[in-house]
Amino acid sequence: MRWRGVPLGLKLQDAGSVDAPGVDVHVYAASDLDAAYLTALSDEIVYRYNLALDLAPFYEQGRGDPQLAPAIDRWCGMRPASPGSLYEYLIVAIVLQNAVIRRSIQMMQALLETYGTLLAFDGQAFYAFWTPQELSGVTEDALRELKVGYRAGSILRVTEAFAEGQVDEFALRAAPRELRRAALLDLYGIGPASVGYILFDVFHQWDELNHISPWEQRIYSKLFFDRDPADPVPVEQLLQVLDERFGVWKMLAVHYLWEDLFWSSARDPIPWLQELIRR
DNA sequence: CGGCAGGTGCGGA
DNA sequence: TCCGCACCTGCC
Repeated sequence: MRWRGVPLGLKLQDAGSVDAPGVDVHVYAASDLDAAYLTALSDEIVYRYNLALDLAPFYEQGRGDPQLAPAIDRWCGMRPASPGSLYEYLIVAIVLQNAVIRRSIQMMQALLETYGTLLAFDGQAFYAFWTPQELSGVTEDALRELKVGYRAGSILRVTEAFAEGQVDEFALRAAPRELRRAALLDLYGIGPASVGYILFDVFHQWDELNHISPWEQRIYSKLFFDRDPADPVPVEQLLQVLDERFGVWKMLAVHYLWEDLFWSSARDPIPWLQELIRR
């Protein structure tokens, strides 16, 4: 993780129980970090991993739903986490667009190997992201050599916006929802699908579900209506039903059910799901 | 080897 | 506001 420009190695360890949860964080850095820095870092980790999120009201409502209740039991305590910064998530979102997972990973690997910082700590080695300043000024052709294709333009324009200080992640956290949405949509290469993921994952809007892409439509049609993925339920109908059923928690509810389904299939493959997930 | 993928911007209706 | 289309690249 980078925090305030400093590349850090983090090691998070379980240090509690379900009833009395706790996390130990070991911080590795090239130079000494003062107390104020560590306090701010701790606050940021709590934010990014949603460690202070009170799930009780969600569970209270969700236990009344016959499909959601068993998922809540299996995943009690689970909260979404987005370990990276807004800028880092935007880069990942761009790399995910119009590509299968395997190719997204390949593009991300090439970008990190070229522009990231390899950090070795605790017997491990991971890449930290580059800063917007470090990548601004790189030519589009140089990025295209990494086989990111037309995404090079989006990566550069988003990078320039951050390098020039046009986007303030912390100001956006405090901004009104519609202003936040508009600021994200203003970024070149960032459209409704990416914004939906970002408002949920990065800005923790648990009711953010306004866009369902075709691949999600097929999965939700089967998951919620047991409908043949080849003949999916219209997006408008899906949005309406999920809103009525899960209200202000609707995207968190979908997240719980999606994780439950995905990991169930990881242990014991679910044929229809395997077919719908491209690798 | 054509078609399409965990989208988006753009031009035209 | 909506719709069709092009777009890098890799893989089925």
